[in-house]
Amino acid sequence: MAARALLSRLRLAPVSHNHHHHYHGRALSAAASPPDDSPTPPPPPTPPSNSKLFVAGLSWSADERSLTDAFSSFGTVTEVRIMYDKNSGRSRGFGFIHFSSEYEAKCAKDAMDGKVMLGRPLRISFALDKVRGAPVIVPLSIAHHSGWLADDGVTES
DNA sequence: GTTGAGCGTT
Repeated sequence: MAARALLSRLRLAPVSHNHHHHYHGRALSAAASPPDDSPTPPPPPTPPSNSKLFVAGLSWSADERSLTDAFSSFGTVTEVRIMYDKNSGRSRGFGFIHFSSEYEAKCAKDAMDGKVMLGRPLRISFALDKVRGAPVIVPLSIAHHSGWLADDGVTES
């Protein structure tokens, strides 16, 4: 429908519209990277944490054993971590599950997300790339594709 | 002994 109008609008939105001609001070070969011939570099279709799952809504009595046993049916769980409180030592109600493959993680998420475990509904989502001292960087296209970003300024369909 | 949205360590 309005795909044509959206396309033309996208074309009217250059990536670098600033007048800053700072090229990093380094001589970049034009052959390796075309200046303005490429429309836009294809963003890698890789969501944050492909094989890492963030599981919330866990029961207070849930442990890594029950989680692993519940998610091992969908794939190979390479790592499972539940966040416990340093003071009381009780579980915070959320944890992380590492799968051996992205397919297994997605399958487990799609299969166990919203399901009830130990009397509590599980909330499963793809874990963010949490690195020490490093902020979380999520591509905009991926954020939109995942539905995390609301339509703020960008019209849907 | 309690609580219930969320994003962790090596």
